[in-house]
Amino acid sequence: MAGPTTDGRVLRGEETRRAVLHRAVGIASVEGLGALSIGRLATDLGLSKSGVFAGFGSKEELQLATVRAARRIFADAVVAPVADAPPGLPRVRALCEGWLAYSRARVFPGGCFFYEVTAEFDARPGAVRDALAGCAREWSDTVTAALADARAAGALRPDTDLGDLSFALIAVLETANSQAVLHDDATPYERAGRLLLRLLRAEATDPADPALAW
Amino acid sequence: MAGPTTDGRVLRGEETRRAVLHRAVGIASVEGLGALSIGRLATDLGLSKSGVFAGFGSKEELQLATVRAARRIFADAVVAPVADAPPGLPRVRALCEGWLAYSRARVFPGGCFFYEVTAEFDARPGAVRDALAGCAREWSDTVTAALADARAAGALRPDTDLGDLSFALIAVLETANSQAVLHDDATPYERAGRLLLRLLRAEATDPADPALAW
DNA sequence: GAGATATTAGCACGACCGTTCGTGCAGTTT
DNA sequence: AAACTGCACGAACGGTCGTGCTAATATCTC
Repeated sequence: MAGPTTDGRVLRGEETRRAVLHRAVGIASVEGLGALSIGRLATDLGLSKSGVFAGFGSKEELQLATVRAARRIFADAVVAPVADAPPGLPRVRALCEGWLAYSRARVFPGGCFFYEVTAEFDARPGAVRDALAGCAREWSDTVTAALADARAAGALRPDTDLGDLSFALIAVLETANSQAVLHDDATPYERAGRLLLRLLRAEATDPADPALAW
Repeated sequence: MAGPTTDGRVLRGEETRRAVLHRAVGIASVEGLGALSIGRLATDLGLSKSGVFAGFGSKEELQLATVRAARRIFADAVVAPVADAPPGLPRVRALCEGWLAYSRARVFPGGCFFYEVTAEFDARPGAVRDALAGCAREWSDTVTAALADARAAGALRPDTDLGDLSFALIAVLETANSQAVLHDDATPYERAGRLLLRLLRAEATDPADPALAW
């Protein structure tokens, strides 16, 4: 009748996996993937240690699943909504503003999940670092592609270095997150808003472009 | 005869403390302060666990001492050398270039110690976070003071927002470190060099200032 | 020399870690 | 009803964690 996954058992399993991962991304965004412990997750969720373990098979697989779960949350919170914005500068702006809103709103309780966890694993070769590097590349490509649209539409100067510009935008975003969380202070977000605007205006063919009226 | 610390016993103690901390900053810059373990340090250095423990009294004190040790290394590597550079734009430039060189040279094996460890503790209230927030503030103030000199000397526009500009410079530096370490690739440093120059030129009264001939 | 003092070692503790195992139960299939 | 599948359980494994004790050892003071 229905699809091959009408099995109530696997549905139940997926449900607990979801619950575990939801908790896991929260913990990891505050304390890092290293602070994830199977026993702690089990206690927090009222499960047995072995039950949690069985759902992932190994600690590293749990960490990788946590990264994948965070990637989905990030994509839903930041990337997906900009589909509404028209390509070009408006979409670039929507991406940046969406990112700042994502950080401000503490979609992850410890601020940006990827800032926290990438710093933790960037110097530790392994599957986790590879997954995080992939996410970073993906996000960078998203921003660069939006900038490329804007340049192709004539909104940015033809000689604009898209890599440099997307690097600069991302630098401002991440640093705003970092400082805001560290000092528990929202002014970095205001600085970031101003600086994003300046960076784009400096490369815009028309600095008075309404898309840059922040 | 000599000062009150001619005592060979405390000298020996300080020596082991130094050795422990040297190892500790290396580990922490790669794996974080959470990965510091007294037993591991003892094994690595051929000491007894209790000997290492006695030298610090608690795990948190070890972490704090590690942060202080890293702060000194950073100050020696980045802040102290710029005393040679004349105040104003040349000193700003020396700070930024010194920072990039510090990251490139892997003064800490995992890249910038503070990037790694701040991300780890920024959302965890406590003495460690407070110490790191102090270091961040200190570095930010150093950059801002150098910019203030430059503005006072007329090299930067009088309406330059020093806070925004130092934020932007630091954002570029840290993101260069982060991406270079994560992707094991040096091109972020080149991007950073170009962007620092542009940021300063945009605020300079004389964009052709020889101090900005990178 | 004796005695005070500071650093280190040895050992044991309770707690938690990731992991493995055998078992029970709920749902599916025949 | 019987056979099979998949999830979760409790108990236990060897290890490592941070942290206390109690010696032993090196150095200084007298």
